[in-house]
Amino acid sequence: MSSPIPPDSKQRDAERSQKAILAAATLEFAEHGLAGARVDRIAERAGLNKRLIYYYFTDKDNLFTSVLEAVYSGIREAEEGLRLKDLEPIEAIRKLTDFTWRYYIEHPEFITLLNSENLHKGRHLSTSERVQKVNMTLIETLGDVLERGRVSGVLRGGIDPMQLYISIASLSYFYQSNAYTLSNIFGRELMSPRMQAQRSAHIVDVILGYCVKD
Amino acid sequence: MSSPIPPDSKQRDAERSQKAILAAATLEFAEHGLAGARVDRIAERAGLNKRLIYYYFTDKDNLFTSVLEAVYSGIREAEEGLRLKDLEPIEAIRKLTDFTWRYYIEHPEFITLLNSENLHKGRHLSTSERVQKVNMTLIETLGDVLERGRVSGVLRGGIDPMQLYISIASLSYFYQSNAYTLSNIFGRELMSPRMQAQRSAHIVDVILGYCVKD
Amino acid sequence: MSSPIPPDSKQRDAERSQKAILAAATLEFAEHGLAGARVDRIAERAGLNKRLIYYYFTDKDNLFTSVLEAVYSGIREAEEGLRLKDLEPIEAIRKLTDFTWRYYIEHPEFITLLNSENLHKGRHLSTSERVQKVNMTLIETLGDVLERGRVSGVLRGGIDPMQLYISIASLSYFYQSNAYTLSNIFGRELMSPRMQAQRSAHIVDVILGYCVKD
Amino acid sequence: MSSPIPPDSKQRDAERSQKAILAAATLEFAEHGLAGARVDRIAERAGLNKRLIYYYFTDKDNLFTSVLEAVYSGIREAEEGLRLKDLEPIEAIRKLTDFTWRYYIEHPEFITLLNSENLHKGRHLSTSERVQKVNMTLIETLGDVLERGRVSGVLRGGIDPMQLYISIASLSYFYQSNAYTLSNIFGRELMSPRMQAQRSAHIVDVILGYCVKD
DNA sequence: TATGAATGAGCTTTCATTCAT
DNA sequence: CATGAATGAAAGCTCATTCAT
Repeated sequence: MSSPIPPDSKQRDAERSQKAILAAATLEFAEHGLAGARVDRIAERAGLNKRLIYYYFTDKDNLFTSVLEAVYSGIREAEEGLRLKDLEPIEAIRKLTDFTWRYYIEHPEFITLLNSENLHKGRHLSTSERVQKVNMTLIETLGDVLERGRVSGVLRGGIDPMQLYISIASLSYFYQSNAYTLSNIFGRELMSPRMQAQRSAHIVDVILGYCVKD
Repeated sequence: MSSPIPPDSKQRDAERSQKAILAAATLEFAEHGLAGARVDRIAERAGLNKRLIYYYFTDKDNLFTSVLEAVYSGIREAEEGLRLKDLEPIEAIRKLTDFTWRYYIEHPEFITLLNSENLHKGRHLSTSERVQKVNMTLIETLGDVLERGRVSGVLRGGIDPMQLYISIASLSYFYQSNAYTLSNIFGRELMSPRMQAQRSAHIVDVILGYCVKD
Repeated sequence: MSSPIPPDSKQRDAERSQKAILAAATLEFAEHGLAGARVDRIAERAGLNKRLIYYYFTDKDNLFTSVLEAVYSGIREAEEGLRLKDLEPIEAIRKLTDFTWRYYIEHPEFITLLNSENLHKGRHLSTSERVQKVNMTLIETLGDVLERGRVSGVLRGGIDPMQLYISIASLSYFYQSNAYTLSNIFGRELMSPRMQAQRSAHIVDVILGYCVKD
Repeated sequence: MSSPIPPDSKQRDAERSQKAILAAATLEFAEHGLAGARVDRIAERAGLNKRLIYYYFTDKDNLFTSVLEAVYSGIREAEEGLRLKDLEPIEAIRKLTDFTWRYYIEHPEFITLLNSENLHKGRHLSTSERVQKVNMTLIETLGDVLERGRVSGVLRGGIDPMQLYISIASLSYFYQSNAYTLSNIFGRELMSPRMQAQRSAHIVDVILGYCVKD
């Protein structure tokens, strides 16, 4: 009955199972949204029994919250690696803009998950204090960069770092989030490599065109 | 028992019923997404029998497609009323930017409906030819404006009208679409009148900062 | 508003409409059975409004009864044209057997309609007195034939005409009614022209083999 | 609250549940046909939750297929127990004929289920390979019997065993399948014990009258 | 006579969730 | 830790039938 498994092996499995569920749920929620996601499919994708999902995550909504938290900490960690403080103001802004574009490209699930959460009026993360003030440090850093640029005369003054941050995100996010309908409307494949490069360059132009003092 | 019904308030009016269903469905899909929407609730909201929805719209997916088509033609008609051609280039761009912000504010359903459609990879409107080339006239008009501005020296050259249009949309759309999560992250109520005004002004600054030649 | 239609034209249309409904219903019931038949499809097939079906036939069950009655009178009339009395006994039996095979072939709806009625325990025609004693004249005729044959020595005695009639019907009906499952079991297409001819000949052999005195 | 359930009457027994569903479905489909059968009633008859039917059998059509397969293997097993090889040719044919009559009497569901399947053009079992070649061994055995009889001079030659088998089935099947309409037409209760005995004797007479050499 | 509009009841099927082991 | 069995509630959809003209 009892096979000779070392005691920590079970805990390993527990952790591994939770990660498998989380990974599967991330995909499922990203593909189908919260309402469209199926617990059965998550279990199948994770290669685990459905009951286990309830064992570890209580219910579907709570699992969705966990997925959101994981996704938030993912982008937070990535942003922390940017080290904008060590860069020249214009370079810092360019780097943040480029990073944002690429991060969304590499993490398409981020976009649909946030859209789902907003469809549900941010219900799942409003209680999660962990997320509050996440990017505040980034905003502070960006404020520093803007101030440095203003002082040295390369950037115009009066730029609100939060608004700028949101604008940088907007220009990448919207394009990728709405790629299907936009491609449809304009009759062009907006996610082709060529169009991606064009958009990416345009975004930097817009942001720097706004920030840089002429 | 017999209430005095005026002759024009026909109880049996196919067109009116269809419109009622469409209006109810627009709200329901906007609030809950395609998967989260409930046909029962749509019927209730329309004050009509559920069966009638299937009678006129075949099934839920087709109803969603009809809603999208109505919503697209709504913004198309509004854009047609802009008359950008008669305006000075800078004023034209400012007007389009302002219009975009306000249109999304006044039609919040537009945003969530488009998000739903994109979650479903644009499946519903890819077959709908009506939508193709919708905004193409607007893009052409915007190209005209940009060219006029370039010639008269007030706008910089080399601006792609489609990219510009997408950027104008981005800066408003993303902010409103993600207002809940952004408010959460930044700990501020981004949809307060004060913040709305601030955002709206920022967007014009960004767009004109990019377009206007110094 | 009122076009100059002769008064009897309307009655013509009434009769024509009823016939169209009956014909459409016959097909629909034959193809899908009573439960599987759709009133909508019958109306569509008849090219008439659904409401008219209820106007003329009250409801689905009653329509089914009407179809059965029409179908019964169809075979009754055909049988009346056989004139077995004028034939030599062996020829009479051969003719009835052949006729039965061919009638089912040419009226496949007859088989499935009867199957449906029997699935419903003959509920629809038990009240219909018109059908009672339909084939009784045929049985009497067949009894005559058998007696003539017995007296002249070509047929064996003691044959019950009703049992014989049922057997003649059985051998054709079952084969055609169960053609799909039988073809499946035996891995042969039982309704191919070749197999039909073979079956038809076999049936005559069986019936005459039983009746004819050696 | 806690009733004394014996250990072997497990409340959670997959196999037992499936059998209960199958048994209930057999009755329901036999009584009402495929279209007329109600999944609710099947669940009720099985004393199980409706959901479980879909859990084990995917959908109504697949459940119907499973029922047909079970019913086919039922008659196959019974036929295998006949041991016609060990009998004298005439006795073998008589036994098969008797068996067929009785099998249908004892398994009335067999008839209506096959009728339903044929109404649906054999769709459910055309894909089921298991049924193919079911009775082939029986046909071979019957061919043997006929050959033995021909050699020994008691049976006439040139009899196709498949046609004979179908005829044997026809004479019983049709009578029972159409008992309601036939009783109606002839004004006699064809399924009374007396009439049953008469029919059974008649069938043997017909089959042997055809096969036996005079 | 004829028809499009409308409906209540009920159908098959789905889904998140819990039970029993 | 892990799982297959089981379920209540509700979803999308269908159907025979009736209403209003």
